[in-house]
Amino acid sequence: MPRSNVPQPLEPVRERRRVTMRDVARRAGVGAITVSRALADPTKVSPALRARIDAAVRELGYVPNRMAGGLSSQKTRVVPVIVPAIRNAVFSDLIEGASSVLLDAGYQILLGSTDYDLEREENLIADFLGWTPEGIIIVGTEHSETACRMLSDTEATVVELFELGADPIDVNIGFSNIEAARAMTDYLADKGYRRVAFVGAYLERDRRADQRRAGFEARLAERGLPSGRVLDYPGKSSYDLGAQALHDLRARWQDTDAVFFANDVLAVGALLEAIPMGLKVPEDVAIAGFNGLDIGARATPSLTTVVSPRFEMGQRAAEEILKRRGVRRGDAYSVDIPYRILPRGSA
Amino acid sequence: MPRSNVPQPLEPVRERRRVTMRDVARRAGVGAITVSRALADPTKVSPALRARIDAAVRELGYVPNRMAGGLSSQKTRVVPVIVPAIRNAVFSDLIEGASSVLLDAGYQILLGSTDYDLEREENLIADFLGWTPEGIIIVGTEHSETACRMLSDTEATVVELFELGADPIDVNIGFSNIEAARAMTDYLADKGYRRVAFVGAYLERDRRADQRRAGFEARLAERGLPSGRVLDYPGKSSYDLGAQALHDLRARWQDTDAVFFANDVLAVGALLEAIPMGLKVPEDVAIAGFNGLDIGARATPSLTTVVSPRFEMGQRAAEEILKRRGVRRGDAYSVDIPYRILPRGSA
DNA sequence: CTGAAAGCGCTTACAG
DNA sequence: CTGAAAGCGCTTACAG
Repeated sequence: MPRSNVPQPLEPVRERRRVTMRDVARRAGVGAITVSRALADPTKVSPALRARIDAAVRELGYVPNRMAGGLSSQKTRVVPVIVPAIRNAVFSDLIEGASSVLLDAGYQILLGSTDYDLEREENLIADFLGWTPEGIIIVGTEHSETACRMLSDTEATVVELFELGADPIDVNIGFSNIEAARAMTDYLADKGYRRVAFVGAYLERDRRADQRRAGFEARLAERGLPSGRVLDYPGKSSYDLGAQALHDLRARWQDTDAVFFANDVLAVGALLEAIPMGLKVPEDVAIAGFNGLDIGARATPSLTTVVSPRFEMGQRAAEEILKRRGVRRGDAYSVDIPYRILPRGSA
Repeated sequence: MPRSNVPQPLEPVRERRRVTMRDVARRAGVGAITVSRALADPTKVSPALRARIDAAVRELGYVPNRMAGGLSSQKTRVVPVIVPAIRNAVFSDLIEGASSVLLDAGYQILLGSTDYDLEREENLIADFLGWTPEGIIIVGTEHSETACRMLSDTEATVVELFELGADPIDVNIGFSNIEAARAMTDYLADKGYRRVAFVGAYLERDRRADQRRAGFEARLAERGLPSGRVLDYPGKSSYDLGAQALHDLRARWQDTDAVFFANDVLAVGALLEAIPMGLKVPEDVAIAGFNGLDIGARATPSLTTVVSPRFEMGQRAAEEILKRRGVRRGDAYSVDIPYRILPRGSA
């Protein structure tokens, strides 16, 4: 756009160029390098200079360009977080956990959701790798072959979350969903329930949910209890689906005395549906969930569940990434964060 | 680290340098520039060349460095999304809406949460501006003075969400919380409720909730109904807090016949608490909420509420940003996305 | 349709 | 404690 040739006003011109470190340097009467140093570590510069530079920064409204900084220093302070679904309290907790640690450390979170699709996951990983992140936080330990290769090859600290894999790529933080489901199955069996069903959704894609199913079935078998009452729905979990499942269960296996749901969303949906159905919980049918979402505490009766350490996993993941700053990747390792059975009224 | 001087194996060396566009170019036997072009727009290069380049990219596992690309082209394809709280279904919906559009367009989301604190918000904005984003999505139209200046000065498309401000910075997408609350107040009054209370949390920080309160009080006054029954709690909304509020309300204004909660989390907490309290809803006390979260549909009775267009706002925000690619900011404008009263059993 | 040069805005050794 | 030069890995005009 050609500038008009009337005299320029003294007021800042609108069509201005981004203010850069050189501008700050010029204004403070020093070299650009000194500004860089002063900003990176104020103690490396004399107090007087620091004051001049700070003033210049403020007056010009200087914001360091992180693309330039990242490119130049190879320290990008970016951490992608890849979850199956953003709208899912389980993963928001995880993100918030990571975010609380990372933002305070001056790191930024790149967010992506896979919709439980390993191909989408692979694409996200490829995209995110372009930011040369210092760490990557990702839910699950199963990935496409290409994804595994990319995650193995990157310099970034890779943290896999929410399950414990046999062969972690780098850092693996989670708990055994199989064990947790076993423990809940034991809890139910110990309480005297004998005809226990399991309800999940999207089990072919939601691996952690499927591990819970597996733990459930294995434990029933070990205890010599009848299994085989397993329902799996296509599509993602929802309260509505949980309600639906309770109807289906009653139609299919009338005498079911307890239901273990793969997650609290399904369980709460069923628990709330018991009211209009005229079913007494736990007398007519006991209900247990998984995750420990807040809402479970407010139902009547309140929901018996397994509390998964979501916030903690997110936090811990972020901490491991920060801890490894600048250090080369060593042997892979796992961190087991305990889950907890939370007995309440519903089972 | 000094390289050992035994002959290098033919296998890829571990201590390798990041593979760059030059490597791809060399392998494909072309100039780096041609690779750049082929990647940016495959049609600008002969099919044969394209194939050679694609092969080289694949063989080397080349991932373009987006820091370099962004710095060089000044097109960063980064969009920060700033919300009050990540764990809050309301904002996850918004993020998912934006994400669904942006990821498909090759854009990346930088996520930040303010915890309803304008100073934290200001810091986040400053941080994010360092990425020279093409757009910024932010909840609310109230910001600190410095934040306003930064948002006005940036080249990025700034989209303020979830309320309609008097003086938008750039693009403002939302609805009038005041009008929506008025509409719900009318709904309740038309239903015959006369002693209506309002319950909110964090009203001094959650401006949209406070606008709902204002709309409620204004409408009551206009209709000549008694107002003054307003409860405000410190801290963020939770199901527990909603339950607590129902107890407090009964203690304070026993004869309250309807309660309008600032959001569904509070409302559902109260609705579920009515059961153990032995209160019949809506006969003893009617309950209404705001937002239209899924869980409201599962309570018995189901929750009467105002559906806020969360996903749509997020989507639309992203679309406006994409639409403005490379175009200079023009006059500010607002987009009104309709809310909707959803009458159900609770009021 | 393809290429060499300059530059985006920083940081990193290397000097003084 | 401070500075000049080189370079991070791309893209953008400008040529041919």
